[in-house]
Amino acid sequence: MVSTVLGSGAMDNPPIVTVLDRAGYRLTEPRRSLAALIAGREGHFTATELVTEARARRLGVGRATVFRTLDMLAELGAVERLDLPSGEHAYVVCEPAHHHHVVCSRCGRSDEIDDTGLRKVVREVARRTGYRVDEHRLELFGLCPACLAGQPGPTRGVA
Amino acid sequence: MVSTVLGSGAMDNPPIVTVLDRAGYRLTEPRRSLAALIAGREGHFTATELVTEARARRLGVGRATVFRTLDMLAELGAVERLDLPSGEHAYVVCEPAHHHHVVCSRCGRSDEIDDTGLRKVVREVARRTGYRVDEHRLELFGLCPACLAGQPGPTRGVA
DNA sequence: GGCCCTGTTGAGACATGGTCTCAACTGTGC
DNA sequence: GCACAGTTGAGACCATGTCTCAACAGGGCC
Repeated sequence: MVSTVLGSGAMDNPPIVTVLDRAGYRLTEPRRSLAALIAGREGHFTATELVTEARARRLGVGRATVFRTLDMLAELGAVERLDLPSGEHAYVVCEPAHHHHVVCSRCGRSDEIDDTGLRKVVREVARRTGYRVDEHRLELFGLCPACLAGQPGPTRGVA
Repeated sequence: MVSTVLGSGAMDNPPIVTVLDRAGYRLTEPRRSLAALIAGREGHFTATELVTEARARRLGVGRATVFRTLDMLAELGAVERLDLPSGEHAYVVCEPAHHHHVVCSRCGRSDEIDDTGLRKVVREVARRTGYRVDEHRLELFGLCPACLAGQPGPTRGVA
């Protein structure tokens, strides 16, 4: 697991199956398989990647089910949907609390960041524009410490 | 024109045709038509909306040309591409300088905001995570002052 | 065990948004 | 007029995501 929440220390996410269970969803075989697949992922992944991997591992999980499960998990806050600069949609496993991500353009690693400083920016924007700001999204892209140090890693099409 | 840049005062954008001209692109008839269409827009708009409007006005401008022109203008910084919470992509006319937008979920109006406060947040994230942050995107959604005051306006599918 | 009901499933059709290709056209310089 | 590069629209194509539908699964009840 790569993702960590800055400011809240190293806190393991509850397993995805637990999140589903608690929310009252049935723990069916396809959902278990997908949960395992997602939990084994590092950094961000796309729905299509998940479909491909499920097919490669002969999990017998359909495309619709992958999208449905991801929607469900996004709603429960167990994963978050990102819009990459390339226009692709990606998902990352994350804490349910409100936060944002910084994504490595090279290896796809993503780290969570809390929005302490950002809250002030949002308040200031609301004050200056007169808007009532209901929702905000911040996404940061760059190079993670490992890639900066020149460690080899797979290139992900982020930028 | 709805968009304004906070912190830089009311500064009219150079006309889109001027932006194209300066960048060395030819000012063809389809581009002029599209520029006029875009300039007449308030708030954000999608590529598909533009295609539909061009067709309705019998401008004889094809889908590919609309996408190509929008790409071109986005590259030149004359429009900016937004990812709405619904997953749609939209564009807004804007200043070439780096900035962000706050978008009204009700009427589609968008205002520009500079990123003075945000720069500090980004620096802080870089310091805490060890990432080198190359790119960041901030999008705010809510209700504009007019909609807050209860003025009637078209509902846009933003949230 | 048998039945019913609801939730869930995969397959595939479909919608949407965007890109690519290609032949035709256009404008510009000579 | 000619050559050439830039630009065009039409339409094929692709990627991503949604919707529909019949089949299935599993829990509760008899």
